[in-house]
Amino acid sequence: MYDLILSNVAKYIQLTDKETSFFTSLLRLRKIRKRQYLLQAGDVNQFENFVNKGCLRAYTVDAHGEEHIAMFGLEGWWISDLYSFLTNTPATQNIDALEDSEVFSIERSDLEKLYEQVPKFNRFFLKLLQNAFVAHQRRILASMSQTAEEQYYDFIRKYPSMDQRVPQHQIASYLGLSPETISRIRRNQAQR
Amino acid sequence: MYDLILSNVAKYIQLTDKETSFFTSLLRLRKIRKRQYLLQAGDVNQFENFVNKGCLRAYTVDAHGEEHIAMFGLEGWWISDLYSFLTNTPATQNIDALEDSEVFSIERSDLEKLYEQVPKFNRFFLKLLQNAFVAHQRRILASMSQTAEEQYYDFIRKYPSMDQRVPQHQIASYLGLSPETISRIRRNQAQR
DNA sequence: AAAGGACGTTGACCTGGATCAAGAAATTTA
DNA sequence: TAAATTTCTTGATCCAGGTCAACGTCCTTT
Repeated sequence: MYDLILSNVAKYIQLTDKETSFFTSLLRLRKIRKRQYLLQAGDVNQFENFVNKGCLRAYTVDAHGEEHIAMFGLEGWWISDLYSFLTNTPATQNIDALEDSEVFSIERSDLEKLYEQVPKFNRFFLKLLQNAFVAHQRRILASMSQTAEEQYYDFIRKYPSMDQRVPQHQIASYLGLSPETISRIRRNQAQR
Repeated sequence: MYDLILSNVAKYIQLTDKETSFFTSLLRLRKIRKRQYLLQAGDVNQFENFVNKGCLRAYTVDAHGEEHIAMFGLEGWWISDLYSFLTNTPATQNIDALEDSEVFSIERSDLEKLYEQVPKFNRFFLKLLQNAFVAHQRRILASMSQTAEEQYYDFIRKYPSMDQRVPQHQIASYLGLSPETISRIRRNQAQR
């Protein structure tokens, strides 16, 4: 049951058996049906969530009612509205499931206990965040220097499975492109 | 001399006198003249740098020779090519000074010593990174949902001093806009 | 199996911001 | 203070990708 999350943790820190069972005791398994919200904008994000199964997305809705995907969460990834979580303020992002999914959630106060009792978890979340930070910086630079086509192919090269699993217009929304543009990119590629 | 950096650290963690002096013993002050490189793409980024004075920028050069600014570093900010620093691989970013500047640098191996001897520094750098991550996520969502004009005014509202200190085309490069566009935005505002 | 949503495609058209080019103004350097 | 360089402005033109609208197909749900 805890295989995936424990191997995720083990990438960066080693836990004793006791630490492991303390950690898992803080986890709450939640099943999220397709289209169901894990978090709604306006609510405070109380959890760090590890995707154990399925696929979710975190997105904002802009002034014109358009959705923009901040991040996807596939199994093995962590997903939350970090700002809301850290500052205990209402979330600006929504998180919902693109497939029937399972997440392990840790509550804020429990995470603080974890940091206290097993300080190496500071290092673990630091590592996670370093990766996420670098990925986001690349995403910014990519959007400034690449065409729509380059961005799309880089995306499916980087996350080949996403292409099968999520509707094309969700990928468009992640990349900041219109669904029609993705469709035309694929048409052009096909005819080569 | 260490006022600014110590108050930066004190935002998130409390240090004893001993810890403080250990920390400062790891810092190396470097003076960087305007236009001088702190890091060149291709070299490995060996330092975390705290800007004590002045202003720097981290930028990439894309396939067409265009520069794109990943981040600015004003006094009180940390700046580095984090991916290069963490993985000990050649940097993709250049960092240079937009004004005569001073930075405190910590070498990678010294930072690891610091983490070991004063573990709360894990928490400190975690906090820094959390802020940076949130800022970057917002920057991505802003670039997807806002017009050039909105992005520009949000930028100068957020960093009013930058507008005075750095050439307009550097701000354009940060926002992913052309210098001409910024110029026209300002002209339109002026005539109102 | 029918009906109603999602989802993807295509064409026609539009537009925000890029690009190009030239010059003016400001700043730096000699 | 003159020359060189960098920065900013302006106009003309272009184009990548957005928008709008219509339709086809697939997938759910009943």
